[in-house]
Amino acid sequence: MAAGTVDRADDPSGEPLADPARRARLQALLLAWYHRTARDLPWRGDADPWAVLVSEAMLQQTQVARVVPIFASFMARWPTAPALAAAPAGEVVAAWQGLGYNRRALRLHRAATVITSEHGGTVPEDLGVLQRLPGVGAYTARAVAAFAHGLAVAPVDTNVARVLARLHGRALSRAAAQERADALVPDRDPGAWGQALMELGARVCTARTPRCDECPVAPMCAWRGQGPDPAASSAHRSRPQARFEGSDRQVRGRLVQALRERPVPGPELSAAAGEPDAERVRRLADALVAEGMAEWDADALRLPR
DNA sequence: AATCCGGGGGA
DNA sequence: TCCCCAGGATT
Repeated sequence: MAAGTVDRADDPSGEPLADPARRARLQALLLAWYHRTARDLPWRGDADPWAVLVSEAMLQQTQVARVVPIFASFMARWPTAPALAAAPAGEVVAAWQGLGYNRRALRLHRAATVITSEHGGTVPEDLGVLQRLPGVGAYTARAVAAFAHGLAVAPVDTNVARVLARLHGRALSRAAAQERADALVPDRDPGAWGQALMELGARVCTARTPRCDECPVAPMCAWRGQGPDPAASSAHRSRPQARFEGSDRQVRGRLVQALRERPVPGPELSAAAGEPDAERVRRLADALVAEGMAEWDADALRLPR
């Protein structure tokens, strides 16, 4: 080592993991912890690309515990993209019950249609092609590429962004987080690495009450729970939402839930949605129709065929 | 950059 | 109650 070379461990530039040796140590520590303690989730391991895509669509803004049982029944019913593409969109929306964000069901159905008609029924490997699928953004495209196809890319979700900000001890923009994540991807089993980072964020390096005393990579962490949380001012953090009680989202949700059970005649929509303002219900019903979430059948609203 | 989109669980 | 959740699309 040349005289005067800075010790990257104390590099004030904010790149504490730029040193290859430190990077390798971080990878070794985290992967060892992951292989020792990982939850056995149905889409991990040798899951096929379609299963990975389905799981990632379901996991968008939705906790693992809620996805697991629905994922199982969904995959049993539609084991391939062509199988899902052949189903009526309304049945997919019905099967989405319990997950929320029902538009994801429509988008997944549309993605299955594209995969079937344009990609021979096989989930694409190319990042750009993946990201062009409905409902597939920067995160999901990389998740599928890494987890299903073994590509050396780094999916950055809310967990990974938080972990990286804390490891580096500084707030990270969206682009900066992706850059740091890319720089850390190991050549061997990049999928496991991505899973390990998310697992750490989900179980140890949590948003609210991080368990730094149990963290396998605490020795490599610039933050360690001391002082202001660098993740708090980073991109990817959850945004405050409008109040749900009384919102359009709530009424929409009730409307779609009612349609899962049966078509609802127009005059009964208000009662079915538990919303006395009939004009409001009509507006929301029309919006559902406009985006393909429902259809008018004579005088009744129903899920699309 | 802000909003919209669901709904449930944890602190 | 408030906050968070393996985000993406639209405006």
